[in-house]
Amino acid sequence: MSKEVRVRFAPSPTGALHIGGVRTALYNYLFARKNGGKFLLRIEDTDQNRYVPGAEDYIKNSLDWIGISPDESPWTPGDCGPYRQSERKTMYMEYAQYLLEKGHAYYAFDTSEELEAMRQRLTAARVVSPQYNSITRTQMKNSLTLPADEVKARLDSGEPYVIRIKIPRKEEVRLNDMVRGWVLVHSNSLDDKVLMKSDGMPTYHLANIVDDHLMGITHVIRGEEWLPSAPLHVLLYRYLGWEDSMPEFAHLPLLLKPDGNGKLSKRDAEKHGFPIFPLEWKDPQSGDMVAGFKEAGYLPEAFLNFIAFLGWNPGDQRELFTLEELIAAFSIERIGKSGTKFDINKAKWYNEQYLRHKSDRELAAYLLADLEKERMTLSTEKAEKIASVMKERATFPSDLWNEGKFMLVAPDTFDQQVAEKRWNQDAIAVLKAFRNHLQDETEPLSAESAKSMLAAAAASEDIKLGKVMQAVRLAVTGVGAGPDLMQIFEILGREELIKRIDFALHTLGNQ
RNA sequence: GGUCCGUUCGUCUAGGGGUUAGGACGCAUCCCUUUCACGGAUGAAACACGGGUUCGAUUCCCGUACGGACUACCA
Repeated sequence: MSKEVRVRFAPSPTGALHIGGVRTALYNYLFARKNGGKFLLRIEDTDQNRYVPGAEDYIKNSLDWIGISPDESPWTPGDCGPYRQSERKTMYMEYAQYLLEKGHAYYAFDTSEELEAMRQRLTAARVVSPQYNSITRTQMKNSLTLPADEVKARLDSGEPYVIRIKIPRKEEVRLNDMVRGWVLVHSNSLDDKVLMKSDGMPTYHLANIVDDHLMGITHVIRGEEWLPSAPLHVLLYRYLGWEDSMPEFAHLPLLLKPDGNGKLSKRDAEKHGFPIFPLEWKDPQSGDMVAGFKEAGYLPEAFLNFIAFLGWNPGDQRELFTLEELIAAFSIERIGKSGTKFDINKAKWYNEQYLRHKSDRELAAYLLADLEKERMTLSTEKAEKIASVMKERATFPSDLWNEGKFMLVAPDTFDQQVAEKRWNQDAIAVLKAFRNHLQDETEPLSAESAKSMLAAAAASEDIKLGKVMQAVRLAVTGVGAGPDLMQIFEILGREELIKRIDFALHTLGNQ
């Protein structure tokens, strides 16, 4: 029996999680669900300087919003806790020590000034890639160059040190990436990365290997930016004696800047008229705000569907997928290799699709909420009618109010262009007749009765209804476009309709 | 610079040795219609380039170009 699939999403809490991070989380989630496995969230907060308060909640809320909550997380721990690396701090040194003993790691005492001096020296000597490696380490202050007693003395005196991996001089490291196939790297292009920092925290490289192993992670699905360090990770698994249970890797194509080229970054947030973050985020330090898809009016199911298709496709021609359907269709084999720019128009289209599938009742709730902000009240029944006639032309729930205002507030001005073109004797005559019919009516107005009354009015004036419809619409709504007029009449009701017609006749001229 | 990764319509992509290179968004035109939208139909729009392999390459191989990632005691 094969092992249970366990995957993790491992963000660092340094601010808001952009759409690319959410996609990585989603693919992990889909893969876990598809294979009946577990999806874990691990907070990678080994850099204490970059910790941003609120970022953890942001991550949690973003995942919750689209319905991909982790099975195990700091808030819902499983058997492999803690799920915050800072709380696992004491666990890492043991493994670093093991590497030290096995000769795969060493102590280094170089100060940042010395490191900088080394890089400058190498750059001056036209060395192509100045790095701490098998050559340069022989000239630095570390347990490989210093006498054993001096190393001990330095350690005993509490001098700051780091532990570095000792990368072999000549070795081929290969890994079989699920997205990219075999990737081969020579160890001479790798450097002696720091494993343990001088503050006693591990770096990402050590921590992620130790934690993935301890947490039983079977597949590492992460962004392509990690591909260059993947060989280092393979080496760490090997030196720690875990190569047999090493997870499989899948490096996801990057999400690119919507304009031009390059990796999508936080800086892109302000540059465009659309969000790149799932939720609104206010940076606690700078106070800067970035917009969120949620606040912009995107429905979670639309956002989910949209990001799922950024770098993956089901291989057939379906476009609309619920989370359940995504799980059923998902496979890593169908993840693309090349970077992806996203098109906000497509996101809008998805939103429209999901908006239209919502019930009038659900949509009415949005409208009612917007109205509350305007200090207006409306019956649920009317709100549902408005939702019903408006949803075919709305992109966001807020359009119900923004684009449908005229059903709740009488126009005080009229579209000039439409008025010039359509306001004429015939229109005035029909409107006057229609008004009289309305006046005589006692039954509540329905779309049907409105239609027959209007038709009768036109007939009585011997005018074709089609010729004056636009003018009627203008009189009642102030504009030349909108949903079915008879539906609007029904929503407005008899009295309001009469008032509006009178106002239009008075304002636009009645002869 | 070095290492690694990538390249099919504007964008997201399907496909894969012989196809009219398919779909979606967006765009255009038409139909429907009381307008706008929805919906329907149609259209414009792509295999980066050069060599090879082959009867045949967009597909396989090698180069070139272009783009990207990485190159921290950040993740």
